[in-house]
Amino acid sequence: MLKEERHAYILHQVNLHNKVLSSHLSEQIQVSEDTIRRDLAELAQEGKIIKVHGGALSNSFHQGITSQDVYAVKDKKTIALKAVELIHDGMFVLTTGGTTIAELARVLPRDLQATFITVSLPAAFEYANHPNIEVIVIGDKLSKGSKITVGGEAISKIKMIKADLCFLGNNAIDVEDGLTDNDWDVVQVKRAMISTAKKVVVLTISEKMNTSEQLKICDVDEIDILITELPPDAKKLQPYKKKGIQIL
Amino acid sequence: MLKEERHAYILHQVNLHNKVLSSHLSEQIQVSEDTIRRDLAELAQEGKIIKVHGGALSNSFHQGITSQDVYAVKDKKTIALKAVELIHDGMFVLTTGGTTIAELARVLPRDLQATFITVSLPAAFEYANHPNIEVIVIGDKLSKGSKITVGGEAISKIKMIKADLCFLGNNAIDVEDGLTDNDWDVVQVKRAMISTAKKVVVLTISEKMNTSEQLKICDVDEIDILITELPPDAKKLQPYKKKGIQIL
DNA sequence: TTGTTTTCTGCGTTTTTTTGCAGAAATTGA
DNA sequence: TCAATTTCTGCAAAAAAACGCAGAAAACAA
Repeated sequence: MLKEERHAYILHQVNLHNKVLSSHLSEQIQVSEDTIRRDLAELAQEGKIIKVHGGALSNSFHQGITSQDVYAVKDKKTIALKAVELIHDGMFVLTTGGTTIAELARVLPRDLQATFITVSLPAAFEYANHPNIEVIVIGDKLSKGSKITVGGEAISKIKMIKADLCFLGNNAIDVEDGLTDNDWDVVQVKRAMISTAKKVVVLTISEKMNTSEQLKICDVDEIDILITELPPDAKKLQPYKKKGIQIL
Repeated sequence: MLKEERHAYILHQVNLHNKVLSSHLSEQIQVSEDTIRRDLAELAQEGKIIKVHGGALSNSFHQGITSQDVYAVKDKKTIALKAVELIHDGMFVLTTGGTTIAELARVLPRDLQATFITVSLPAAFEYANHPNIEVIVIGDKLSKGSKITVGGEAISKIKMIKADLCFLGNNAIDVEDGLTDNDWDVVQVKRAMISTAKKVVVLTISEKMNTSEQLKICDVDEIDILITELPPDAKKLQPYKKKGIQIL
């Protein structure tokens, strides 16, 4: 097989599978690994692939890591914009922390007048940038990892609040396993929030759907509204709709 | 699985769940924990994640509030180092916010075990970096400008605490006018702190001495200890010494 | 076609990278 | 404090890459 042919073949394989192994290619094309390495080196030189120890990766791979973040931000903004619709003047809103919630804080209309209650310090910071909303911080012992206040005092304070809405930025959700998380303190707080809010809204990027963590927060049927970046009729969301959850 | 693939996978997991465990990843990717640790170390080196004992955290969350270009850092560090001497194991310490206090948080000995109580969110963040101290956040309505919680709830909570020490990072101090400030909410909080603490310690750079603001917090004779970057026998400090204040 | 030159390919050897392991050191949580 | 985990360190084996070289193949010119 000619060099150019090999190059074409390799490029095709890389774009198809996002990854090739030198050893594998050597076997497929029946040339020495040395030759394959030289081919990969050339293609990498031309910027058509990314050479790594053991083989090569598609370009989209490495770019994807950085732009992935951007994608996620875009998705989170989409989610935040949907969530904002639920908030009206005068409401009391309970929220957790997390990046999705941070995005929500940023897209709040400037003329919105509402009260946001949170145990998350980062979230409080975000809300503090808004001119008109009132921010209530629930105090107690500070959990260092998650930067939220935790403890009996915090829990009982949360339960004293009759919130109109409760926004949960979540870690993992699954139709069977329900809402789950990996931090004990966070779980306690979320449980308290769910128990006291009139409406429980879960914000999640679709990627986190159908995944589970170790600690259970609640079953899916305790959720009132589910917001993802997907359109409400997306296939992935139907199992949740069947459970009676409103999808936005 | 290639190293770069693992890195991409790990990064993805971290950004997705804000937290990963070495043991968990090792199981998922089917490589030894050693390899995972090396991967995490590399990613941390590149600044893509934050490595912690047992796994790694997303850095998107933790970056932020700290170390802006602070005015007179050197002086503030000098002050902080003097202040640290006053804190001993088991103490309950009330603190306000401000950059001097932030500096104090950074120079706390790693083995110090004490409880820090604050209404300042930025201060709470700083204290949260310390492994052994307990941080109690006093909750209430968040004052947006100063990022401290204010209100009757906060005041009464402060008064319920019998603190050993109270550190006041201050705006203005004058022998005649006493301790003054320009933020109504801050004044309320500081008054409460002074009234409940066994010892009141004022931290100030000498530049702020002999200046006054509109709102009075207390007279100088309510202050127990004054700490500045100057040596205790500095001329500027003598009027305060005469009032019976201990100078460090 | 033939001879010369250039490029390509495979092989053996050396070097580098990667990975797992064992034991010591450290961190953590009770 | 102690016990359990987790991490670090040096090390060794395996895999992959780099390097030089020689023969094969291709390109080119006469």
